[in-house]
Amino acid sequence: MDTTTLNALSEPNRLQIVELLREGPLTVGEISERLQIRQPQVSKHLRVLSNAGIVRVHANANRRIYQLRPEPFIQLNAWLESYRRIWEERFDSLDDYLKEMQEKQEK
Amino acid sequence: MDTTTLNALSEPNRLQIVELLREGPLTVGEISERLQIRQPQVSKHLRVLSNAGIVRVHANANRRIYQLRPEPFIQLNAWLESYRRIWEERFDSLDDYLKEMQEKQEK
DNA sequence: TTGGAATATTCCCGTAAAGGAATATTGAGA
DNA sequence: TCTCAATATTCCTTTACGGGAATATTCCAA
Repeated sequence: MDTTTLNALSEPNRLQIVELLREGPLTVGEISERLQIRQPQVSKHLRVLSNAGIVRVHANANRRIYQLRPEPFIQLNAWLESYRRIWEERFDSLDDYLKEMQEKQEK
Repeated sequence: MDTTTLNALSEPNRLQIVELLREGPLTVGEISERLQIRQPQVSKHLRVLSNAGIVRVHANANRRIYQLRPEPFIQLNAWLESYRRIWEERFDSLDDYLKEMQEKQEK
């Protein structure tokens, strides 16, 4: 797992943008209006999201239409899979660890 | 989705720590040694992870044993679920958007 | 009860990054 | 071609944060 995706999503305004785009593609102006964020900031955040591959642009005349790319989410999901055992496991692995430590100490 | 989990995970060293703890609980010293990060930095990162609820501590004499908490991962997974349609949908919603815009213009 | 091991905390410094304001760029239509 | 609307970029300032080094804290064992 590389950190660029997580980093891009960790900024509150950018996360808001992503959550908004979840509903469908939008122009910069629409995002700016809906989220009450000044246009330049929106553009900047979209650039970060774009560089991280989270978003793609489609030029339509004057407007730039932004939409989510599926890849990073698929990737994130795959990464999360490797943690699934952590919350599916019944037993508390801490007990095991403590026993291990005790054994080492007895040697 | 709140941003503290993502923020905590977005730092490379912290992500490494989390990935290491995926295999099981560890003490500060073990983490420090395995990842070749100085102990104070490890403690600092663990504090951030702890504040974010990603990690829990268990005091054992001198040592502090850290282990992952499942909640944030479950939460993250639930959040990702809401994006699942994005990559499962066959049709490109961009086309829809462009048609909408065209219709608006014709009014 | 004192010393040492394990861990946490503090202070300082440098850098990255976000917001504000102004400005540049691009495209369509009159 | 000129202008306006939409968007991107730049410059500046401020703040947050990570690393290094030193120090404080806590606990066990001798």
